Amino acid sequence: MRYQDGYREQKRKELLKQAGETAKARGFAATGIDALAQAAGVTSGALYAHFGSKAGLLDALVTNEMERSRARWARRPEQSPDAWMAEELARYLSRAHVDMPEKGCLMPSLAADIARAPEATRRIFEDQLSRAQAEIAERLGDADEAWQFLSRIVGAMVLARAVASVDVQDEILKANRTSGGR
Amino acid sequence: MRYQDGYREQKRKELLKQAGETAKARGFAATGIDALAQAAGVTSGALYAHFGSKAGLLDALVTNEMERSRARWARRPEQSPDAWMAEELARYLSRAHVDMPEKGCLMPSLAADIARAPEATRRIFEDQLSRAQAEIAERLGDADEAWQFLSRIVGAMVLARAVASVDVQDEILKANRTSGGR
DNA sequence: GTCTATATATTGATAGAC
DNA sequence: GTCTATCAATATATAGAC
Repeated sequence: MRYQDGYREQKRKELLKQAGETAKARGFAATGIDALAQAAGVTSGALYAHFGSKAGLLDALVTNEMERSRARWARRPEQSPDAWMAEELARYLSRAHVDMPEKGCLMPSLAADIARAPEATRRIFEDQLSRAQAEIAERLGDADEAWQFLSRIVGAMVLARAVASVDVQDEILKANRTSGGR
Repeated sequence: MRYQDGYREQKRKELLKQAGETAKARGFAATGIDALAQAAGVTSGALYAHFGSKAGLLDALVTNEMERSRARWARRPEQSPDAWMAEELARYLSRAHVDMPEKGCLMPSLAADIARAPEATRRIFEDQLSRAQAEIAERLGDADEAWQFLSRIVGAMVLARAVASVDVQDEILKANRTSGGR
């Protein structure tokens, strides 16, 4: 029993990682359960055994991916607010993040999917996002600034990925890495 | 001939308006051609006659919707940069815009779909977005600030729509309407 | 230019074997 | 827990009538 639970949990994490990569790259609504399962090396039956439905998979994906993002932002607690922000802007608004959505943050890839998902899913996302904002606000000493930081980085990544040329992508990234704002 | 062209153009605009509303509300990849056509009061055959393919419809949608957004931003050329920005932040980051994606800006709704579309589509979007940025930059007197403005409003709307509660939605909107940024 | 009918593929989900 | 097989529904797209 305990052994089985251990396996189940480990396998679940593994499926979430692989399905998450595929969903972030190709979109959640736009990708079928079969494709999500195939990317994780299983068939659809396995995904249904773990998550019950496609909606259930999205819920689990949101929790898993957002916890991962929050863990990244939580590092280096000794830094000054300005140094932390400069470093996080550089890390998040990077060329690699534009080019590899499958390895990146859930929000620029799937926030629009979440916005169209049932309320239960949006509550899960809200809980995770609020925690992230609270953690960042504590660091920066300002709640509004934390929301502005999150909005800016997500918006910049969304726009950069939607344009065709590397030049304009870099323009968007660079403009948002520098400080400013009226 | 001239009469027929006139009808065609008018009907095309009409189809774009209705299909655009449905696509913004329900997602482009997530919505079938039949649903897009039905929302416009026609059948799929009519959409194919006008746009050739689903991809062709998205291309036309991007042009049409972005030109509409640019026209909104272009109003009130006599205002001071600060007054213009304050007014545009209030207009864009409004409760109504969160609640009615079908009436709102294409970007928070469909940028993720565009990011996954063929390069031709992304080039069309890039052209429109670059024009918008240039127009805003001329007004604000700063190119980077124009990118930051666009990133911030798109990101804030994307996040606000993805959370469940009106309270957190309002938090995000309010924080991004006030000035600030490091 | 728009309709209906249709072709082929894929969707989310379930049942039963192992 | 995962597979294969299968369901009804829906996907994009095309053909031919009007």
